Amino acid sequence: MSRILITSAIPYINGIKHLGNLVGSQLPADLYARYMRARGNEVLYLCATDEHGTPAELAAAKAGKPVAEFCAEMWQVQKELSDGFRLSFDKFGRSSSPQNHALTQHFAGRLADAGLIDEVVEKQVYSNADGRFLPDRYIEGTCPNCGYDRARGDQCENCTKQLDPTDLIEPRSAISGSTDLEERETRHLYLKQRTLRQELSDWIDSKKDWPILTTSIAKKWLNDGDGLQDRGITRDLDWGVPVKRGDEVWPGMEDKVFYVWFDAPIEYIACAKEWTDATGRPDAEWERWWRTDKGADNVRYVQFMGKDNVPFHTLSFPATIIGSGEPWKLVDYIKSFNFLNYDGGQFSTSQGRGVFMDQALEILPSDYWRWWLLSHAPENSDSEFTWENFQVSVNKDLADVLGNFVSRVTKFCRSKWGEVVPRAKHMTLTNLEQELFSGLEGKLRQYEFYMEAIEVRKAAGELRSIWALGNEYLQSAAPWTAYKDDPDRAAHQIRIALNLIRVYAVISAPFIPDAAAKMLSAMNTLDTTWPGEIVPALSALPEGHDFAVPDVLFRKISDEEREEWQEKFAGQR
RNA sequence: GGCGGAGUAGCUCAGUUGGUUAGAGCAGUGGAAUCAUAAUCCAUGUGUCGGGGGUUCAAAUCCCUCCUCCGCUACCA
Repeated sequence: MSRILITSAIPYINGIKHLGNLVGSQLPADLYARYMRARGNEVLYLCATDEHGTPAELAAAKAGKPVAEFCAEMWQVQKELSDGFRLSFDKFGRSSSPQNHALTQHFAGRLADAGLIDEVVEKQVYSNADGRFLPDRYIEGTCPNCGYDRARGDQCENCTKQLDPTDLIEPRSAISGSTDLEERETRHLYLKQRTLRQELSDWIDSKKDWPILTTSIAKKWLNDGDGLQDRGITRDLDWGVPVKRGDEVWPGMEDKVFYVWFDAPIEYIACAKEWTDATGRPDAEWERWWRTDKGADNVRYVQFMGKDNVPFHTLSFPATIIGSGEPWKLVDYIKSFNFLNYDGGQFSTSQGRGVFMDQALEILPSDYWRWWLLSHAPENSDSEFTWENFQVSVNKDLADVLGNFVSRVTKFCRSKWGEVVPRAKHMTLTNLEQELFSGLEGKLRQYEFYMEAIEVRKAAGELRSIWALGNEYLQSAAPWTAYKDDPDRAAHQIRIALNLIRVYAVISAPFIPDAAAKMLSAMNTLDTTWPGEIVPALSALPEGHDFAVPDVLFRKISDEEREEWQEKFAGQR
């Protein structure tokens, strides 16, 4: 048994996430957490909302609410959707929590003590009408290069040229449209990542088993141009973690907050303390997951995220941890994902394109989505959601192969022997059973291998082929034929098939937890023992054990529904 | 522009320490079965492996070059 700490990239508070966000971190993290728990490991799976930054303030203003209230409401919405998708967080925290405030300030103090913080006075664009400093991206104007009139201060979307806000012709605020802009001096803290560059580089180089997607992005930032740059970790905003040096006031920084990307990953740690605080447990309980001097030295820490998050998890957050000089747990493995596209384009939160978590649950139960998303997870390249593919995948894999297997076995049994595992004289195993057992053995071990390696698509494929084994066995054993002249043989076959249902429930639960629970309930058992040895696993439900024929496990998606949804989700939400 | 990823069957995708006739699922075609959600099982692939060039006994795989799509590019998060 091992101890495994799992975090998924914390979703931004600003609005409801789409399926691409879901499959890029939380869903595969949940799959891994459920699998590792099922194998008897001790797991702590943490997630939270990422609440700070300019977009949150603007979204709150747009909603006409104080930002704290807006975030609290959105946290609740996201919590309910997470529950709806059966994401099994041990704690779903908030980056705005008091625990994170304290820990973020603590880290900043430690970094300052270690000489890793610079104070820099710089000029930034201030909007008098908006009463705030504007990030480059929130300044619009005419591109000096191509004349596009909606170029942003960081880059022109039209000609892709990189810009400074001062390059723009007739700059204006993207928030209010005001042209009453000026440059003001402002003082900010910078984390001296350059000083830590060699240490970070050595650390990344030591990670031989990380996906290329992960290490190549990290190395690019480490080595590109002048190498890793120092990074500003404070902002002139109202909503955020107030800048403090530990518990102390930071002179000159009184009205500022930490940059969202500084405090967000620290929430991974603070979230663990939120968890113990909320459940009335002592600090030692969370520290044994995060402090290598307090028990976390034997923890394996795995992070899940989309590829856009990689630099912050491979460089800035490790820089914070290493720079603190304290024995915090560093990540052991990073699983990063590409993007999921929607029907020929991108999912887009800002444009409302694609299917969002709330809409998905309105039309179908979470298992349908979990199965499709996980079995098509964008692991090696961007992948594509189409309604046709979704329909086929759900109907074929879930309804026809798995659902129908459960249905045909339980109903056949009921019609011949009633809802009870049939009794049969002792039978010697035929070639059919031997083939089933050895096939099952091989595929199960392969499934475990893929799950442990977090090869999500391959694991899904293996699981599907394990489901198919049941149908293959039934088809060749043909108990409906055997029943006519050798009822004991048929009973024996059905006993194996009924036991297969329990095995399928146990091994499928990480992918489709609700259906798995229904299957266990129908088989009237609480036995979730993982199938190690095949023969005992297929004897768990003894002769004479009662069960109940379940309702249809998965209904099919009709062509009409598919067309209706395709139409419904084509435009903006 | 720079960096990274991708381009393989009608569709969604596997497949590189270079190695027999390039694979899976789905779709299609043929057959078997009739327990089951008209669900299952078996058989079935003439694919310029994005284009071109090169190295090699041998290239989807290595090298060069070109084309297309996507992401990142440090003040969005």
